[in-house]
Amino acid sequence: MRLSSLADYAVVMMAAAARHPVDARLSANILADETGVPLPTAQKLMGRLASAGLLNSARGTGGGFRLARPASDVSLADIVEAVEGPIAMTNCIEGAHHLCAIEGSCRVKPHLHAVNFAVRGALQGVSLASLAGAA
Amino acid sequence: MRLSSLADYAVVMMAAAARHPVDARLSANILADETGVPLPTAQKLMGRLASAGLLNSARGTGGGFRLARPASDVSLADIVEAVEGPIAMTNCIEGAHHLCAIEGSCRVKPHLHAVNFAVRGALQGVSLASLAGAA
DNA sequence: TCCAATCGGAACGAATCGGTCCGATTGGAA
DNA sequence: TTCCAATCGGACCGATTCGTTCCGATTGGA
Repeated sequence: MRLSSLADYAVVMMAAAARHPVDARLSANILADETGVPLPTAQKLMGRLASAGLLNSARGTGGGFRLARPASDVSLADIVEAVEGPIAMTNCIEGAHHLCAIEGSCRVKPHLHAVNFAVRGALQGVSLASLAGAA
Repeated sequence: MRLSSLADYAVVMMAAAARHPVDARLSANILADETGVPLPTAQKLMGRLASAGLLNSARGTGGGFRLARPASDVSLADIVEAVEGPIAMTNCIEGAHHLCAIEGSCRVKPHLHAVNFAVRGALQGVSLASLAGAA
């Protein structure tokens, strides 16, 4: 029931990125420097965030990253999902069934949907803009 | 951002236990049978739940477990914390500081408290009684 | 045409998770 | 009173995932 370190780092980096002018090209190097995240790890994260559609990337000299959407349109849930995969409390919440032996007779499962929804909602209610704002 | 399998199992087992008469002695064997959780794993979980104060345990022949509190007084958060430890989204939320290099200048941390509170609240709002209830 | 800068994916080590086994303790039966 | 069976409790082990590091592919400028 805790965020992975990678997801944590990703949130911090996105918040740092949101504090830059929207049209600035940000290299993994710069953001790693600003946030204190180790460079190689930062690179990996930026890549993952880009392939999830949260960042636009440009290769080559003078390349870098840029927020794909306004900070107010990006939620904490988006960032977490980009790094950790879908937010699903248990295996049986996801599409993939047949992973739990008691799937059929489980009397707890129906309630878990509600719980999952609540947790996800809590993360979706926080926008990147607010995270980037004042301390 | 997902429950560990152990925590998942623990919830199912506690729900099964809550469906028994409150004064019944429940062995790990019985609950393992009812829930489909592998016996050795069930034993480990029962022990952990007992040492967390959610179950009373009695050794010896005819021993077993019993809910330490009424099912309505046990929340999902209690069970998860008993198995996984404190619910804290990130390391910096817990008492233990000095684990994050950017602790001092982190502008995201203040917001995380609110998020953590929301998530925890979502889990605390679900009682064991409701989980044990109708499907 | 070459070079430097940057992204992207592949490989490695470590820590935690999940599962299994065996010893310690207790109550009941002979 | 003695023995035995049942049950909890903690120690050990393998496996999966997490986190990190490194190297190759691609692009723009000199």
